[in-house]
Amino acid sequence: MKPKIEDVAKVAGVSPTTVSRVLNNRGYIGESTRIKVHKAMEQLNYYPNEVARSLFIKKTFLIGLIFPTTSNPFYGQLIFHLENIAATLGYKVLLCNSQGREDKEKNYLNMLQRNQVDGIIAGAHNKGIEEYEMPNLPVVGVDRYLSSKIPVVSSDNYHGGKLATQLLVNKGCKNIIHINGPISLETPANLRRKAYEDIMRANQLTPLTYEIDDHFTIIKQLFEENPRVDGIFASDDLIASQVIREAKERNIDIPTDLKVIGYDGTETTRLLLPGLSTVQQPIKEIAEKAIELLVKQMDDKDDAIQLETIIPGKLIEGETTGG
Amino acid sequence: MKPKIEDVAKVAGVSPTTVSRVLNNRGYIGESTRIKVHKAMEQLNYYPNEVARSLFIKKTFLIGLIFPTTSNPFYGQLIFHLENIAATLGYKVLLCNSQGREDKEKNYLNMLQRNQVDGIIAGAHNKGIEEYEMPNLPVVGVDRYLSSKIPVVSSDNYHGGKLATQLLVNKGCKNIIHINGPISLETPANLRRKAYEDIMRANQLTPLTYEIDDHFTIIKQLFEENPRVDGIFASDDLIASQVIREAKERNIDIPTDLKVIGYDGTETTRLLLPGLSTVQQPIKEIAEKAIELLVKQMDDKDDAIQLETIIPGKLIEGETTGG
DNA sequence: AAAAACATGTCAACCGGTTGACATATGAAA
DNA sequence: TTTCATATGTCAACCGGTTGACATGTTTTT
Repeated sequence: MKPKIEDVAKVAGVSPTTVSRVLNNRGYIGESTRIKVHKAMEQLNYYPNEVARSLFIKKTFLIGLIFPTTSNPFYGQLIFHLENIAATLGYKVLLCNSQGREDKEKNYLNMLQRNQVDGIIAGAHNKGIEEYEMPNLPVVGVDRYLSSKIPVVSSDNYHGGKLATQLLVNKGCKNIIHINGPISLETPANLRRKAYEDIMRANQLTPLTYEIDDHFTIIKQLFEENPRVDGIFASDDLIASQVIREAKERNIDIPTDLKVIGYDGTETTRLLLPGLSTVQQPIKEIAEKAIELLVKQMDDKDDAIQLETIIPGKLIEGETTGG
Repeated sequence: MKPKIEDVAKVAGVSPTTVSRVLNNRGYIGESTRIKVHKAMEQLNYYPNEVARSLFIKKTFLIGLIFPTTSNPFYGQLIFHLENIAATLGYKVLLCNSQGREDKEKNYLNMLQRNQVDGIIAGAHNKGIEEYEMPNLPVVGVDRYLSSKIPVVSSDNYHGGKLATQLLVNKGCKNIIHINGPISLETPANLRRKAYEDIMRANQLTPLTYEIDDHFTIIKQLFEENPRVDGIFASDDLIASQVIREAKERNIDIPTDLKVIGYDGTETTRLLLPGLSTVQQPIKEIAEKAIELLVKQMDDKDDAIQLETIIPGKLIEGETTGG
């Protein structure tokens, strides 16, 4: 059996209370006893049972993360940072891959509450999950509006969309098409589209948006339907990459005949497609802010918190827009 | 305050024991009471406290995952599958990004034990962490030898290395160079190199291996030192991508003058670099096997378990080796 | 010499659920 | 009619650590 405080006490020749005092640095403890206790813990290979501790102090130092999938480089990188920052603050992270499925998301939400997490950071959201409105449980959304009361952190999507579209316009593109993720989501990322449309109109150009499907077949369709397209602003780098692929197959030269810009600029895409123009999201900063907002909610419950935090991204010009 | 069993009991007009019985489906419960109890739980928004439950049943249904970083597409995808499969079995996942740092890894190991995880799956390992030898705590390694007693799951790295090297040989390459990850790690992935060397020698060719550094500067050096290189087998796709980039900069045509093959074949690399030849790892199968082995250890403690599981990968021929 | 600070111990309640023992009551089967 | 399966209640111990109250020393300070 795993040793408990009582066993440590016996070996150290002190009382359980004293061991607990050493563990928590409370009250008076003599240096020699402290050493005795630590020796006993080492000898027994004792690890304090955090489950018992959590039960009593009513705090688990657990944060639930709900995102579509770590497989996606953007979420993978975001989650990496979230976990990292959480760890420096003494928090642990329960990972949930919702895969964009509402049923999974609800189950995870339920599970996290049963496991008494201290807070939740979510970037997965299927419209109309009112379950996020949980009294007494701090929640922060990342790039997703979860409810009117839940703070959201996101990059400056409007500005990013503007940067991307404007770049294509500046490069002389006339038939610029935007490819969106599923627009059913209530996400600030929709502002990228809004910006695209605004910039287009401001330049007397006609906006045209395609919504991506699971298997990127929409891209073929786009080329069929718009043979004169000369600029594509994809709402993420993976889509941009598929555009490039399709263009290659059609012998459309990038950037001469077609200019492409993506969105996200994750480490992975930077490594794998260094030539891709993109709008890089401030992933680390988003993570920092999200944790900060969550911890703030946990600490001073009813303090007013910023409902929307927007962090600027960065335009990266690559070969796909003509260098 | 959060409602507890007692509160539910009061609202439902039954005893706490009855509520617990409903919750756990134990003993005799009448249909009408079951309904009453469920209604009360719903009304109160009651979530059973898993922390209290875990304490008593001495099982948390938590699995610790220690990997370098979710930011890397391989680990991101692996972790996605691990979490997914774990979830279907009722297990939750505590995520740890060790970043290849020994100190972090040790801290995580410590943390996971304090949090009473039921098992650990680790793919991060700095040589000489004997801490993995934990009595009574099931551990499974993924692509890393953790200790002589801990089961490892990996793809068939020797076979993969052979496939990759043989392909380059078959395509007529004479000066084939291998680029490795840090070889200090005790990983089955080293077998890729072994296979490379064996195949080279079997074809009367001289093997030459470079070890990658953090910033890929070694790749420039490789080209400087070996102007006649005509084939490169990179031990992962990210490295392969850097090779391609460097080749482009030097106006070396791929695949005419240089053929390149990577390793991993993650979803992300398949999307971003569809043309890259690679050896695709059976990531999902690795995850499945790892969980299976872990759960087996948890269930029948002292049952003998397979110490090494090797799952075959798949060669994907792309344009970078000449189609 | 008295007061204050230091050091440790004993004891019990508590966190929220689980479980076994035991009691009681009802309706159905033998 | 007796027995048994069903249905629910009461009670208390337990999981492992925390904490406050209180007691009893020993040192330091004043």
